Amino acid sequence: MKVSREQAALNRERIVDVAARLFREKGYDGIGVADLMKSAGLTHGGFYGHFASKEDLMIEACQHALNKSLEGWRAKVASDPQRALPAIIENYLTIRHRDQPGGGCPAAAMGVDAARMSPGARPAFTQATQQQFALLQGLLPDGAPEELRQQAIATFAAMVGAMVLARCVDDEALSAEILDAVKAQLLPD
Amino acid sequence: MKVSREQAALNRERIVDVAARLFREKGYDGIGVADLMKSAGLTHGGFYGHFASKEDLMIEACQHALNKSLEGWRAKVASDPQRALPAIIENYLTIRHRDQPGGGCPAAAMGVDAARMSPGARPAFTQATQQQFALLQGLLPDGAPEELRQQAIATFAAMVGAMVLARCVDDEALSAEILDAVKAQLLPD
DNA sequence: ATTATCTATAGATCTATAGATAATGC
DNA sequence: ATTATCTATAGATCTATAGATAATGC
Repeated sequence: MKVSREQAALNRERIVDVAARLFREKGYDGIGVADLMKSAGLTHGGFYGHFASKEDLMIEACQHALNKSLEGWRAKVASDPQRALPAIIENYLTIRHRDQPGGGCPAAAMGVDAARMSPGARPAFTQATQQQFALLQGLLPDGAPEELRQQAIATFAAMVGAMVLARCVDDEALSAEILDAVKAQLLPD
Repeated sequence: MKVSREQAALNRERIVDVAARLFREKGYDGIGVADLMKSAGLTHGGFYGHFASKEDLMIEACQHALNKSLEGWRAKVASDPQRALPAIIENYLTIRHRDQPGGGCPAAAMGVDAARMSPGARPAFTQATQQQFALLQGLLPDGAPEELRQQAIATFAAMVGAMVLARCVDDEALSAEILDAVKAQLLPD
């Protein structure tokens, strides 16, 4: 039953990875420790050897999801700086992203949960949000720094709000229209 | 113990009103039926004489909150059509609104919950969102109808996203900056 | 007689822990 | 010997229901 220390470390990482997905899909209260562990291929009781509490896992899951999200943006900047801004916005405002919250934007999928139920996760959101604003600001066309900062903030806010609205309406045409309208407004030809 | 039919109807309304507040504050899973009823001044068991299930209450609470939110916007339009757009945006993007989700925007406070756990509430969000877009579109300065529709959608998306982000970050200065930046971008002088 | 509300509880579920088990690592 | 994981369960909480109670409304 026991595994090597190396394997135990991998198991821990898998729990965080699975939690980052399931908390985004189902919410903090929408998935229990037992089912989380089952999804990671482990049993319920083993959880508390890795984490002190479910909320501790939530904090690590938020950090993990936010880091991966930022890495994705940075990869786009690294591969093609000129096209990075439209690439990030277009990739974000898609039906695919809307329908796969488990691998998507942490702010849109678990920001409300983190704010309400897991105050310990808020520093991670603060840091990641600052970095996202800074990254977007660097991609915006020339202008006064204060104006660019405002634009970067407004751009990300519109993206997050579009995703929240696109997910809570029931009408497929309206949902797609929301994503497309915000895309068009943020990326005028 | 029994009350008049009139009083029973008032009790039912109070349950919906309290639920609309507490679901926004604590989330669907963050408040139980027993505590909801206690907040309404009633006992646990009486709940099921008024509603078939907790999710049925969630649906009514969303409808109630969305209607009240739209009424607030319409009151601003009725009292001063010229100033209604800045009034709506400025009133939305405030610290007060951020810190009082229980009486605030339903989309920002329970949109994610409704999308995930209460599919029956989504038609209400669809209808209310359409009406919010139409109302905002009517307040925007002249332009082609398609462009105005896009602007209305992008405006509301930026408002909702700003509120979600302002609530999940831990840094008071950053949180206020998010609200102010989106306000400045949506309402250029 | 009807019914709105209350008390009490069934049945399910959830977090966290205790103690057993068995493979690792000294 | 240590420890990562497992089984089993304690204790709390949650939704929903059953049956009692007492005031309304015919």
